[in-house]
Amino acid sequence: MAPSGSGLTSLTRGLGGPRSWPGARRCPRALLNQQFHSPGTRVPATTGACQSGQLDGSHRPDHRRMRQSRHVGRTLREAPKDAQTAAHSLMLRAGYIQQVSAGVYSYLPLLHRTLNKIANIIREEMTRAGSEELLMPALQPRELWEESGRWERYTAVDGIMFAFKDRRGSTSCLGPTHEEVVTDILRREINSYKDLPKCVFQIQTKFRDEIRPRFGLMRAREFIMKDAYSFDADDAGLEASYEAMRQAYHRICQRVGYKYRAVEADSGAIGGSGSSEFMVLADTGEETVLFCDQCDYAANQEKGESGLEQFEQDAEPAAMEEVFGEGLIGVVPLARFLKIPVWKTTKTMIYEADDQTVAVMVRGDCDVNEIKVTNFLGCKSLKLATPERIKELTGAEVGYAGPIGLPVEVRVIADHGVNGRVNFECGANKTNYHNINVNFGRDLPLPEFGDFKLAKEGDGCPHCAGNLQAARGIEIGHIFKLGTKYSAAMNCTFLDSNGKTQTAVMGCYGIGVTRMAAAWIEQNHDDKGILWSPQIAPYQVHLTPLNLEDDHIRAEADALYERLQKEGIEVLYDDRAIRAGEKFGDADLLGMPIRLTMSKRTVEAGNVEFKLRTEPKPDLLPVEDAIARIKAICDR
RNA sequence: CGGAGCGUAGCUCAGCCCGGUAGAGCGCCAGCUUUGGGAGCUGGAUGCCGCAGGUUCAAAUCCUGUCGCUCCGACCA
Repeated sequence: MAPSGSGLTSLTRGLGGPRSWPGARRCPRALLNQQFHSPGTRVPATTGACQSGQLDGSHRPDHRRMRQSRHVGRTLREAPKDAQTAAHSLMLRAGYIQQVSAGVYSYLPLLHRTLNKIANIIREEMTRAGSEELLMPALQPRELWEESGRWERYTAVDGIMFAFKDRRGSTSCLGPTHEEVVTDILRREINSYKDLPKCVFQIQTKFRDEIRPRFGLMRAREFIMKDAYSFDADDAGLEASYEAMRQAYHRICQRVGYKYRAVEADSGAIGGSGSSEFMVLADTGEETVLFCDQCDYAANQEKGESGLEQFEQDAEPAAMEEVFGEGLIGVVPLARFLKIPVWKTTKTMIYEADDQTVAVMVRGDCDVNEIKVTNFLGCKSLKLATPERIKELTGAEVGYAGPIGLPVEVRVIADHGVNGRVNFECGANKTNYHNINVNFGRDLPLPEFGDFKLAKEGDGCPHCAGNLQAARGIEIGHIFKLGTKYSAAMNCTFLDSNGKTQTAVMGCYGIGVTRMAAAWIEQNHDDKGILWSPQIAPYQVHLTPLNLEDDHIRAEADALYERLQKEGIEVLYDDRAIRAGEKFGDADLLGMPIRLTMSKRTVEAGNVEFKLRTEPKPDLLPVEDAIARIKAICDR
């Protein structure tokens, strides 16, 4: 359940302000999301020490403070050139991360605090939802993965898993996920239906040998995630467990404060019967989210369904005709040349699916959704045929493939959208030629129909009369109904009330801790730096006194520093004797939600300057008032 | 996996074509001045020019190999 990649990557670059989502105001689900806050979900003002590389929740009062003169994580005025996105660049500039190798980062102290806070929110919500924390090994034996049948796929086929031999010659891997280990644990634990349900989670470092690590923590080879696994006696139990986790994920997203959406998703390599992704909305997101402008429907584009505009058809079939049109590749020029609407054209894409060749037809105004095709065929790999192979199969250059006259071994499947048309166009399998006035039944047999098109913005909603809108999203969480895929393969069974052996029904629930931090920054920054929310900021208050060469002011600042800690407020104290510009520049970059400034001016007036990171201007307040405001903000 | 680019000071980069004792800005150190949004002046430190071979009187520069990092990638039919 690592937030997995898709091929849909198109990034807008550069720094930008926080983005709002155009559809949010009108979307009932967005309102629901916002209203989901419940009382009693206060974030503890604590962070934990790190043990064995994991984020734990131990509470250390002395972790409420830091003098910046002693802090590790210097800021950089210029961004290292490798940074491609705002979050990556800002994390490097702010001294939150350092790259160790491709896709591998050290989490420096300030980020470590944020990761702990995110982990604690997750921990609390998992516990609230009835899940129990444990910790499984990152180092796992090959045998378990062979038992589930995933070894080959994860190593040789996809190569996503780090695997190696130890000194005795046995093969191990670094876990990208933990279905195997957890199923092994639970199959020793469960004997009876009375032992169910069970749900466990862990917060742990995971490893994926990404083809292309990118964007800092967004797509790293080593990262921290929370994964949970539920075991139930039957499908109804799974539904309940899944629903509890879904609610917990909503609470996590709301407590952190994201603008986000939960969407229907493809289950991908993990398998299973249903899944939802939690998407943080940001223009630089790698995923495309489709959502209805009238109802609650929302889906990842990978999974999304849609209706197409229907047009009036010709009354009578006309005679099929082969038309010469030189170099007409692309449906728009083709339609213009043939003087037909684009919806009458047909794209026929030739794929190699494992060892069979498949032609996929979609209406000319649509594209193929390769994930839908892969799922339909049940194949492991799906690749567009090479130009040479297309020539061999169709006898034509790329661009003129059509369903008529293909070799018999080519399996033809077609999106529903190509059906129901009278007198449509398709390629003639002859360079520079297209067939027009083609009709199913008469000119060619009916192909296998299915949903194979890529849903897109502007298409009709599959559930109501609304239209789909699109937004970019960062997948931070993905929850799955696994069913019995792993429990059956690994013999995780129990006796039901009739004494009959049954297989446990599983769900798995992942959320990326390090990615959540990156996604937050991607969604919440300006041209000066990060804008943390009080819930996950490394410190709630950044104390930035000026004129520290003045002993009186230093004493006042030290006193305020102590006072804030006594009040239970986390404070980063910039006790460095640097100039105002540098001090404020660093404060903006680091992004603590509240800045407190003392100087000659404020001390003489008995005030302190209180500034929210999100507001341009500060307020001058008596210290007591400032403390009250801080508490009000942080306790909210 | 395929293609391309880049490894020179802590950071950003110039120098490489056309071989001849290593450069700039920022940062760092010292002193003076300055002191509410990255200040000024003066002086100073800092480099296995990724690594290994080769060519040459001489290599950051040319050649070969290697390691690392980054970017791009199936004419959407």
